[in-house]
Amino acid sequence: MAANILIVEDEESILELIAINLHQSGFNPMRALNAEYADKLIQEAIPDLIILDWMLPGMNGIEFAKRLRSNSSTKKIPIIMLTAKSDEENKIVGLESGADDYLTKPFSPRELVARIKAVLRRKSPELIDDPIKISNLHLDPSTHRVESNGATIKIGPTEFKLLHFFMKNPDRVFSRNHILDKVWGNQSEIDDRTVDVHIKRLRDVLTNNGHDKLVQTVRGMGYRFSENQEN
Amino acid sequence: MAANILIVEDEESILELIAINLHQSGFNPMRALNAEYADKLIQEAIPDLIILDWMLPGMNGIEFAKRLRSNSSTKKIPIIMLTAKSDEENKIVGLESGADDYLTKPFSPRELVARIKAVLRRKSPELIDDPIKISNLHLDPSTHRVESNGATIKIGPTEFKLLHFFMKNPDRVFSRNHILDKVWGNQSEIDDRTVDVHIKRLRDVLTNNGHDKLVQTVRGMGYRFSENQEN
DNA sequence: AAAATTCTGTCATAAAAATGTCATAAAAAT
DNA sequence: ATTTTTATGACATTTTTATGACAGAATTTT
Repeated sequence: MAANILIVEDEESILELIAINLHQSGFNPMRALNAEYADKLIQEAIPDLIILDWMLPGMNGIEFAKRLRSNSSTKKIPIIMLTAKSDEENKIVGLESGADDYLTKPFSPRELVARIKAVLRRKSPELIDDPIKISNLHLDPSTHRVESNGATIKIGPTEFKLLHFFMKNPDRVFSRNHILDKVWGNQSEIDDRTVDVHIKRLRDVLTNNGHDKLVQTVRGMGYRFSENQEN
Repeated sequence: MAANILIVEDEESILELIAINLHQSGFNPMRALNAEYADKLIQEAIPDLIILDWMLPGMNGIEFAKRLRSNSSTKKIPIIMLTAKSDEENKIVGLESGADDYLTKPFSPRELVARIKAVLRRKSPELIDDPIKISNLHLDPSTHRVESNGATIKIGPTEFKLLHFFMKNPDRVFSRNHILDKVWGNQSEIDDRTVDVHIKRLRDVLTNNGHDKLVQTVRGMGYRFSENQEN
């Protein structure tokens, strides 16, 4: 399940930049422009991780982090601090105040996503996409690689996503529209039948590597990924 | 089929957070920021479950729940209450006012999804595609597979739907028109007698897998699926 | 920046599977 | 024995899926 991540950042354009990047990386961003609003949100729903700007209007990030740590229902939420100051001292203060990681502005969104994954892996491994192995096929989301036995399989971007989706949900049947939604992203105006073509491409790739019949057609329904007998 | 779930929550970020999490869990979220709009949505289409914030602007959640309970067309919709107040008293009032479950803020979206599934399983099992097992026959809607003992049975789309319908309603007699309605969908202009043919096809499939006499003819009435003796 | 390569989505056509109807046989009821 | 209802096999048609080709987009290499 996708992790819900609260971003607390007073600079709206940065907030949005982060949110969009997180969304593209498969997270659910929640936005707060200040500590008060963040508080309000947290009182209603508990995020899986918080990205916290060091400098906030009103209450600064450190203070906010301390408050979170002192409340039993928020104590365990991992925090990643963002700061403009790069000196070591602040870093130490930040980490002491309870942050799990610390990122200096300007940072690359890629780096942030990597840090988030690292923290989540440590704190809530169930929220992270671990490597999956089914029937000699080994898919590793973090390296974006698929192996059959030891050999790396060459596979296109869409086919990778498709395979990843299937391997995360083996044996279940999905309609073309469901697949479009999950693999292409919802508001895609792509034709149903395009799925067929990519299924074909994925099948070709797998067949060339000795994996027949993993992707199965369920007539009138959609497709299924399964190492079990067809039908 | 994906359950339609109406979320009534005045805090927009939270509403959206819940909606996204429900969507990712395969539900169909309907959004309402207040009781009035919720009313409007309910009049257009009855949801399968309602998530209701205790505190709403204008009319509070309890009141709204009571209203739903007093109207015959909405009486049976399961309700899950969200509340900021954690004391027992409110919980009791909430449950007495007709809520089926109760979640205290701050809640984790994952917990909410789990509760929804639990309530649906209790109140509208037909919305949850659980596997059905009757007399060695095992039908799993999510994988779209039918097994007899461990062996997968090859079965066509219409026969699958027919079998699914029968297994969901064992031991009851259905007229051909009733079956047409439920399996083919209502506005079908298909001949009554076509049902006979598909019954035959289903019987063939089952017989080939050692299941005699599960589909029984009730002369002048229609058909019945039962593991008990005929007549 | 240009060229080369890879990737995408769509379409047309082929191939496969499923469907509904009908005629006739079989069974049950009267 | 006759009538009514159901079972069954055949089959033409329709529906659904597979596949190859292609042009434009996107990405990588040069």
